Amino acid sequence: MTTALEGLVAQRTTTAQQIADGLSERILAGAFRPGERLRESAIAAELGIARNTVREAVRLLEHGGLIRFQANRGAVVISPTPHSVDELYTAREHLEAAALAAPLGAAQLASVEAAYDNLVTVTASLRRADIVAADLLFHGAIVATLGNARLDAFYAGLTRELRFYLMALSAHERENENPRRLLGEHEPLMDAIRAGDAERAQREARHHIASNAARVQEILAASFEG
Amino acid sequence: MTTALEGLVAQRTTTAQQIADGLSERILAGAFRPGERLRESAIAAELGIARNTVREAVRLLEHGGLIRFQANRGAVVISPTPHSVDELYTAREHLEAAALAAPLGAAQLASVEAAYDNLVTVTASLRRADIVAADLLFHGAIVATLGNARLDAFYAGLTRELRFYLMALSAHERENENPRRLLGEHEPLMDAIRAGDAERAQREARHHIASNAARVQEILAASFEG
DNA sequence: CAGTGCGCAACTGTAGAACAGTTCTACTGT
DNA sequence: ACAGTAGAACTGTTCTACAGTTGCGCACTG
Repeated sequence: MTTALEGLVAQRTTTAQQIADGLSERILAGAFRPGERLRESAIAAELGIARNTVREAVRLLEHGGLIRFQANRGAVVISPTPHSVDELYTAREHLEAAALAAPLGAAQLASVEAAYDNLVTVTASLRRADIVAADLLFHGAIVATLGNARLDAFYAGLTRELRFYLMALSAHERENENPRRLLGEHEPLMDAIRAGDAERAQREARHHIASNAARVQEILAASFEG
Repeated sequence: MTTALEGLVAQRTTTAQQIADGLSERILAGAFRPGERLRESAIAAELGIARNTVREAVRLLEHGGLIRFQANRGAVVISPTPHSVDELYTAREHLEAAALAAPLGAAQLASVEAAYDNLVTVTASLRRADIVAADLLFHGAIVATLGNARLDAFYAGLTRELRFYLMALSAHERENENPRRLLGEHEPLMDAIRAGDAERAQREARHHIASNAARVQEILAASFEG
């Protein structure tokens, strides 16, 4: 049992995969707007690679959920609709409630607590992108207590999509998001989790998520006017 | 509101997608064994299409979960491991328990009941593939009561994968599966659901799924000897 | 004979060019 | 305002080519 080779791995990643990852980052960073098309030839030319490879990369991306394909129109960046936002949030609600169905064990509590601490810290930074990420990470930590990689991956997909929507919509947000308010929303939930009160934790989680959903729906509706 | 055009849609599907669907079917039908490689050139030649297109089709397939990619080895049909089977079943457990967290409404109950009836009918057919499908469909109906398309899609992915494993392992199964036993396992669950006893339904579901998982693990373990 | 190195065949990963069919856009005539 | 249309811009798909990897058998070696 040699641990001497620990962590040693060959490069082992195809160009298409690298392009896919890169594009994913750009999209999340806002380089592409919702509904925008990803033109293969343009990307291929700009990156100096074959169109075939770009095509493959984009297929990989599709799997990540940030884009979808339309026949003869190629890859299109997803855009939020009332319905899709609703589904995202209710799916989250169910998963998190499932994770909170029973009081957390010590190790689980510790990891959730760590994510919460991180959220508290980051909130002070006032950088919206970071705060959103930390927020979603905290919720991800709750789901992770289920200890199931497939559920984690699924949930991660939901939050990635949601994160994109939130960033895209942030331009339309009127009032300046109050960090104190964000924490105020998470505190009761964290309290209930700490207290080992499963029922209350579930209620808090559901309420927190639902009220967030409502707020996002409002912003979304508003973004079609201004 | 003209209903005269109801159901009329143009072909609107790319060849890659068709190939992907076709391959998916073949895999589920057992035309490819777990661990088998999907060789692009062979498929392309056999179907009279370009290798690029096959490649794209296979990328689409990957998304469906029945195959995964290994660098420089291309597409490989997934194969069950104790760990992957465990994750599949516990993920199912969490989702179904979530769906049964509250008593079902009338409409929801009706659809679950319909799926149960179908299962009862199909069981009489003694055709293993059909029974497995109906079984998983019944459980899918339970999850569907959550009314969330994303959760449904995720759950469908789990069951598709599971269905493939079950069919692949069925060759190794010694005892002849007793249909009566299968129904005997679902009955208490259906009873609890009908009774509107959420807690009991959750317990039954968890127990049913867990005991199934254990049985599959045994078969899996046994399949490495014989 | 276990083990190493070599070579060959079979594939995958990527490139590049080409073309038919579709969508988009701007222009046309009415 | 509006149907029609021509052309540009792309996508979907095919074909050809080639470098890099993997799998495998075979000879070679200590």
